[in-house]
Amino acid sequence: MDVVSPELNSLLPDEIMDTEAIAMEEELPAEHLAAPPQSEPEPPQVPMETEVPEIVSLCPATTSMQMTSASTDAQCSTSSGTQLLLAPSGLITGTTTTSVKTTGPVVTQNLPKISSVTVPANHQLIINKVASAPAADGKSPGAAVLKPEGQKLLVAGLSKTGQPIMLALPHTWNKPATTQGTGDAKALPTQIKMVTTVGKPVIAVSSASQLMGSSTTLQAQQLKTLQITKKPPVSTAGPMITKLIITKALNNKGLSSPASVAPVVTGRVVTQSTPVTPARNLAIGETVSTVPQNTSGNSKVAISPLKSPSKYMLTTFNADFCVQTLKTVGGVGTSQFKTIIPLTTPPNVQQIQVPGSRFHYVRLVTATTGSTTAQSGGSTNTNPSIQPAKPVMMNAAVRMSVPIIPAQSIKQVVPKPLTSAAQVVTTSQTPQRLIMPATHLPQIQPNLTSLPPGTVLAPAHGSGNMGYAVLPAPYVTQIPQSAFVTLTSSSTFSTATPIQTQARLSLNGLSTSEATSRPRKPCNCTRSQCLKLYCDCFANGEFCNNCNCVNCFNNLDHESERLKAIKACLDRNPVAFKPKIGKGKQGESDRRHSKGCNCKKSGCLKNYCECYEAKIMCSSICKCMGCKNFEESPERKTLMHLADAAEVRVQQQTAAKTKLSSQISDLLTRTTPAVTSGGGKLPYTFVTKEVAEATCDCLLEQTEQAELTNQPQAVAERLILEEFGRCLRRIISFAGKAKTDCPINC
DNA sequence: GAGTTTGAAACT
DNA sequence: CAGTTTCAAACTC
Repeated sequence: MDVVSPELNSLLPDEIMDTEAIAMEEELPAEHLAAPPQSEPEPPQVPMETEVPEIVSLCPATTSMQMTSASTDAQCSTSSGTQLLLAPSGLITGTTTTSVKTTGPVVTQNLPKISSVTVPANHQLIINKVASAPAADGKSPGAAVLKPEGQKLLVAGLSKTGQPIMLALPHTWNKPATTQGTGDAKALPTQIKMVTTVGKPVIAVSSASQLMGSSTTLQAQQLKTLQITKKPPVSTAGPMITKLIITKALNNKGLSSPASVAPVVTGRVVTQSTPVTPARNLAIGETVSTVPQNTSGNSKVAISPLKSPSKYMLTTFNADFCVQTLKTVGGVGTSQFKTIIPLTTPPNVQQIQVPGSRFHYVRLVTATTGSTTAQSGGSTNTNPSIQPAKPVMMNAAVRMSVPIIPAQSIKQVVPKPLTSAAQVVTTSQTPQRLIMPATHLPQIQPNLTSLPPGTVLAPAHGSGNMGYAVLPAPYVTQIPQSAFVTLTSSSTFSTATPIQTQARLSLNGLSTSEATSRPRKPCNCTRSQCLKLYCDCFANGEFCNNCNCVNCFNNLDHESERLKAIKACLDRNPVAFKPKIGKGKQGESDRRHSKGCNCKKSGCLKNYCECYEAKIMCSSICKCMGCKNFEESPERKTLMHLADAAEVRVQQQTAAKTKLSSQISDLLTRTTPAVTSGGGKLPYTFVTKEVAEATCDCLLEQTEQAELTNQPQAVAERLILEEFGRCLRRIISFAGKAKTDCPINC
């Protein structure tokens, strides 16, 4: 039942990068990432990669027959029985949709195709759209329905537990701004939602004036629903709602309690109060749980509403750029989040950080010209102090996917539990990546997908539209506040202090101080100015912080140099900033070095070897000599055993220290009153060196006597212990006597 | 902590 | 692309 409806097909992003599948990423031409949707050709089909097969069906909005008819256009990979269905809401919810009929016939011919949908084991979901010439020209029926309006459907990916996260954009998302700004009746309230599953936060995006966060919980079957509600122009006869529901039946993997059944709750469909309102709001709904929780293993998406504890809203204004966020998870389940922010619209720029799922796409594709004001009308927003979110300018012309997050950066971004009232759009354990306007960053644009983790394309101060700064996520806070509008849940946040807000909350829930203070191995670069890949900080897309480097340029003060260095690195190696440890092919180890090592002397059993350092075995792509880093290597096994033993010892020592410290602390606590009240020395204070030596002498003497009398070992041990007991009693007795004789100052 | 070794990155 | 140099981390003493 692989069906792709024209509507849904046009909703789909042209490409969704799989950051862990390096090979596949490399196959995606960079220019497609930046090309405007309207003019660019359809992206080439990306080879399917199925590691955790799932079935994805994109179904037309009306009938099941349509789904069937379109099935040939969709190519879905499946192997694990997991299904992702894009189906009309009417099929699921019973809602009758008419938009398809009114906009044009739903046909399967000349429609954009979903070339492949891949949901590999790393929980990344890939949906590729095949180019369709007829659809591209916008003349075909199918294209006419969707393409002109630029409706987008973003498949953000899967959360750690496998829940797909979807973000859909309204048909009119990338409409010319003129219609928006002028209050064109065609402005359609559209609700876009990102939906996760059981207990997971759901991101809902809506263009309606009132936005509602939605949270979806799924049962053991884990239905995943993406619901897109579209309303036709009010001018037309009657409201017309088209709902697209993407349901996904997932295995229960990752669910500790399959029995727990939660109803699927989609975000409230909000109708636009004013048909002609120019405002276009993108709201990311309140999540069920805004705090990614590592302990539970459940990734969660927490998008906090800007100035509203219950809502997360983006208001699209003069669409001029596209914000797309993608979150992926590295080997350790981390990802990064990048944001591209236009320079010319500081007040209209918002940075989105999405925590939770394995990877996220938050793609705001719209091109509207009319300035609008955000309207947050959520029912939960009862705080009068809450102000509307700042507008976000989006441009459908930007079609980029930025792979996210190398595992290395995980260390800096760790989710921090947040209260439901303080929902923050953050990445879970991931740095940030950003997306910039496709046409405004020619130097870097082709390599967007290779930007270092945590890179943020931010407006360069004092420059025009062309200015962008590539910043590591942790340093977003360095950007002047005017450049950002941070999406936070705190109603107390004012738009005037976005940076502070981000400083407190953006780093996966960690405050800046927490994030920056997080232990990270400092570099010691002396000659590279930390602008070459020799520098681990630079290679990881991070600014140097608390490093020991000399003449460091890897900071915001030298952003221009840093940008040049990044570009130089990318010129040399387009994937220079991608994680070196990626997923291997099927049948191979889950993790392997993307390039392989080249060791000659270390036998690949020292940390010189990148494979060994990453705790993975060398693979066939390695060019090492005398490699001993393979499965059956006795040397490797020995090393592993030694390492394990050492680790055990360390753990034991740590535990012993902890226990001892606890005991000492407890003892002091219990004995302190005696000291303070009695003023005398505690018994153990009498165990001086002399006393200890005397005790040892006594024990040795006892040992010698036992040996002389040929006592069995057990008896000897008992005698020694008894002697030790006598010694202790004498010490205690003496201590007590001393306290009695000299209760004060003894 | 200083010096050496190592292999990736950078350069030619 | 191969060889060489540079670089910083890993390692040794």
